[in-house]
Amino acid sequence: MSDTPDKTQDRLYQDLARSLMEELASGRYPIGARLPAERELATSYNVSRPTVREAIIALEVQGLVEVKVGSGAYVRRLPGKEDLPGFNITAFELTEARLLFEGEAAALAATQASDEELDGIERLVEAIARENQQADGAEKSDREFHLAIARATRNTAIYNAIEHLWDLRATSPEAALLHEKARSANIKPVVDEHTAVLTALRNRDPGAARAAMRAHLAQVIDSLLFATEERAIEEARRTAQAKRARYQSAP
Amino acid sequence: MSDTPDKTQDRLYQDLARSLMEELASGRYPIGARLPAERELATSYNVSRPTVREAIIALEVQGLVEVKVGSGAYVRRLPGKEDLPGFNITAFELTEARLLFEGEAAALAATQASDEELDGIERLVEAIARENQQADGAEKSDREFHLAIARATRNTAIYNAIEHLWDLRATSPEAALLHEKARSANIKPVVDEHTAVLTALRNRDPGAARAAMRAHLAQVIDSLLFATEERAIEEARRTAQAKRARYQSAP
DNA sequence: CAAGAGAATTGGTAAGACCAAAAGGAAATG
DNA sequence: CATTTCCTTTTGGTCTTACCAATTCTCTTG
Repeated sequence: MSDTPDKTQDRLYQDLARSLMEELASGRYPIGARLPAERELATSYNVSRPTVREAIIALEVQGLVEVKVGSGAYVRRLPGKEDLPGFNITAFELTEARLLFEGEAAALAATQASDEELDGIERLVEAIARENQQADGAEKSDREFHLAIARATRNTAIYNAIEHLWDLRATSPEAALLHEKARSANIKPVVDEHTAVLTALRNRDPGAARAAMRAHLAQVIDSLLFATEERAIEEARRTAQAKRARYQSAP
Repeated sequence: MSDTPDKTQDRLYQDLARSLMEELASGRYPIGARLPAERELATSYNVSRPTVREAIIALEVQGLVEVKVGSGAYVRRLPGKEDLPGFNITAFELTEARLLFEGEAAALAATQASDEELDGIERLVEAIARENQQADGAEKSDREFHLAIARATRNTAIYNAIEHLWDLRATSPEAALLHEKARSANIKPVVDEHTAVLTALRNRDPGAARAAMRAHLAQVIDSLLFATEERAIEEARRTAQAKRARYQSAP
């Protein structure tokens, strides 16, 4: 098992899609411009037309281009670095963002959530407690708990953004690993923190909900720091002594 | 010109992709399950294999499935309603989310931004003032202003999320239209609001930065409300009298 | 029973063909 | 001369066939 256990290779269309995205990023094709015809791209890139079609569809699904039948593919927006493969975010950045955003979401949810939604959240808190006892580390209910609160804001944009942050964790192997390690080292407290959030929601107290959610995620950041130290020490043991001091001093 | 001026039709692969997503949502293929082979899907859906490939690539780009060469396509995650086409977010939801998130981002930026970044933000405020005088309604600098603040948080996840919210506006024709209308009706105030945010940032005052940004976006929401009423009246004039009262009473 | 070689399955890509929509220009028309 | 109409060209949409490569299955073999 390497760092990336099951990397799926091949996929020629991905190479072409990446090349085209770089062309877009270079400014060669500004917004509104038309890309060369599929047949032209096929010959210039030495691939078949189906491959070109696949690449363009990849861009289309990401909202980068718009294909008009009989006319061509037109640039819709320019790619940012988050569109490029290998885009990773630190677990700390992710959790800091969640601290801010989910704190506000909890505050809003305190004023918007229905009693039924609060009941559902309470069941999720219980589910989290059960999962923690099993110790096989399922964080599914944890995710659902946070997303249920986001949903209770009745604001699709907020829910969408917070769900996006959770998904980002999965795209970053490092972040996922760190979270897993943090979870195994620190289990009990999260139950109390979750119930604190729920209580604030039931009391319809936005400020308390925000504070409880922030406290919870601040605790997560702490455990991430702890796990980072652990990981650093592990690596230091495994590698040369020279690296040891450096990793231990890193927060 | 109808409500959707340039709807691109056809695209058989999209129909198939949607069908497959519905299959995933139905639970028929749980996470980790393998989809039928491309050739099987082609025959069962009465399409060609290239079309099946295109549909699967659409799912792959969205992170719904993972394709393993020589093995098959495996379910990676289940689709939510935000994955389905026709997913639109209200301009109000969008701005409410921005009010909460960008408020926090401004507060964080007040403690993190470098002097150079603040200078850059100041230049953007000036650019916004210039664009407003031209009255041809370019909101490019406005976007840059908000994104510069998000970037000043030094947190990629926060920047990414806020940029995502801005991009969502483009995907929703209704939201874009409403914003355009709101802009044309209400120009002057935004300059003062932007300078207020900048001043708070320069003073390194997180609370003031949050408050200024929230005030600014609250103002945007107000102008959206105003524009909504305008639009309602316009439509009412254009359509039958019977509809008139109904639209006018809608907030 | 285990290990290895071969066959079957599956995705990856190419090439060619034909259809339908769109765009551009030429000809007919007012 | 301007406008409209129609036809040709371009372009994307889809299908079919074919072959290659990676994987998986199966059956033989020691």
